[in-house]
Amino acid sequence: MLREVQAEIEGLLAAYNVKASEMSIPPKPEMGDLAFPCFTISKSSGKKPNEVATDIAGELNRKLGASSVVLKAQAFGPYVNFFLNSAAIAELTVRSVQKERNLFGDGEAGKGKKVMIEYPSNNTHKEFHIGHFRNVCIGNALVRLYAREGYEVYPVNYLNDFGAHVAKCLWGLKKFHADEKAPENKQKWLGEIYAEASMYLKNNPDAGEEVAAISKQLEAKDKKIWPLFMKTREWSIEKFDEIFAELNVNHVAVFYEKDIKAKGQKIVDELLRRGIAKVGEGGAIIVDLSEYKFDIALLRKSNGVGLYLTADLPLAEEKFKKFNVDESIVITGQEQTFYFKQLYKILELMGEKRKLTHISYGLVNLPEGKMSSRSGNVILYEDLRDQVFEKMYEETKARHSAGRFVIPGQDRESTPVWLDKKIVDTARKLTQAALKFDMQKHESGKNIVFDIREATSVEGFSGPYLLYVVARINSLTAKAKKEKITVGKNLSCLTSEEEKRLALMMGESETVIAKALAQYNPSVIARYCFELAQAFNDFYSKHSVLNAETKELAGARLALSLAVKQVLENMLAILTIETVEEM
RNA sequence: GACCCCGUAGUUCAAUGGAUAGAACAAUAGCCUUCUAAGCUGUGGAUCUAGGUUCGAUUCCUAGCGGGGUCACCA
Repeated sequence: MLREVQAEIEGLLAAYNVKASEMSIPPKPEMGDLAFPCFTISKSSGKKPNEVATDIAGELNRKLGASSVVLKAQAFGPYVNFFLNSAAIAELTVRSVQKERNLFGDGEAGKGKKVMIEYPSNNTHKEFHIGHFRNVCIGNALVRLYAREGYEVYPVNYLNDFGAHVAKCLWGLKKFHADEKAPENKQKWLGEIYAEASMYLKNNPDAGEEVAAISKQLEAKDKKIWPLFMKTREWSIEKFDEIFAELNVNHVAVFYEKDIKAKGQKIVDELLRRGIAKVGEGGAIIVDLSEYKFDIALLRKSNGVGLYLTADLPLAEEKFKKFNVDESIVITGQEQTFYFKQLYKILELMGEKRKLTHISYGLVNLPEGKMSSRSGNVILYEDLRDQVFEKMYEETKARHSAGRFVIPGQDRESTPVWLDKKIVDTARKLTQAALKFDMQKHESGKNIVFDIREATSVEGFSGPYLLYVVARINSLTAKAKKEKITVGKNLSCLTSEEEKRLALMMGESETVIAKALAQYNPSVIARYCFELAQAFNDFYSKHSVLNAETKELAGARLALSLAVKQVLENMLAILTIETVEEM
């Protein structure tokens, strides 16, 4: 709720000591604009909720003279509903958006606090699939959400460039592809080789010895493997940088497993000395966490080779040395939830006092089941992007070719034909919007079923639907300029239900951002964007902006439309979705 | 076997313990000589089962059924 409106309502209800957060929006517009539930008061007073509501409504109506925002209060069962003055709400909201612009909706909860967000912590020598893409989307959104709440945010990445998967890939490369020339997309090639090697090893476990030998060579920086490792690692990193740039990821630092793993081995020795770790079955080094119900964590294999934990312990140290933050967040798939409980418990035992947060997201499944590189059933981000782009390109081209708007028998003006560069630029933005929206429209913690048809969809609950609204508003602005209609100063003529609804919804920005952050869930933003866009399309179809009854009303509606555009762009920016001028 | 997550229209997803369980897609019937029809308006269609907690349960508890994940040499 807009601060001004909130203050006024809380003033009216001062006697009942309520906060705006207790209020809700009634299910139907004809039931009012805001609802105050009377259950709490009913409990403390012993009266029935319905009676309490009636009493309060009557009392409030006698005091309303002083209020410009609330028109009347009415009891609906156990609720007291408020009917608000459209013009007053619209005026307050639009002015507020005009003044604060891209800061509209910001909060201050994080002022003076520093937070580091690590994502997507992907692996070199492996594919970058749509699961990683989901990770990036969630991380991107959290970075922006924290920033908008006033936090100082440090997005970082941790590249796993040194684990067993690297040994597997290099082994497969030497064994099966030693004489081949690397193709253009080298990172993709490595990913395929990794998958191939994994499958081979599953069927031929004996070959594991050879892989283990490569692991040892790697940890010893043996010249027999090191140059190949460094070269292939670079292939992966180059590609990841390209993808991150495309997806608007801006890491302020990147940590590499290869640089810290040796240090991790020292930490393991130290933990052994301090008695936190001990020697387990077969000579492996473990931490027994069973008293915390976290079972046993493995720090070092019996053959001396390190594991994830071996690197994650020094990683924490390195991270905090570089950035002295209050909270450290890591985003991974939910299958690592248990692992992170172990990791954070060990760090705590080592004396770490910072707030350590693990945020997990659900799997991205395919309609036919789980993604599995073994069955070749994996969708790579780049392949998906190319597929979506093709569709957006065709669609855009068709809409802006000669004759598109000419209806048989009618002499309707056709829009100018677009140049290919403009089609490509627009289709690129539409592609990103479609993909990023599709990934963020579901609650982040839940598994989702990825449907290519839905990802390429341009209608309904989709990215292009939102960009379409912005394009329409841009078009209004351009036409208004030609017709010499200026953005209205007097907004008191915005009295319709649809205009009020838009204003009320825009006023929710701040609440929505806070909620999305509290739940670590960008889908709250995505849904809000969609609902605001729907409300605008409803308004647009019922009321003409430029051909309004009076020039004043046209100007006022233009101002309202521009405010909607601003709010939509503010929220889409959190999802790192750029808008298009036209489409 | 133990622990964690999930079960809502044909499908994919919403719903701080609150009002008549919302959308989108699909199905179906309409709306372009008026600001971009990538739009708008209708119609039909759902809370896994059985108990419990209470003024009120999709939401909390118990049991069962079904799906996914994790549980020391994997990442």
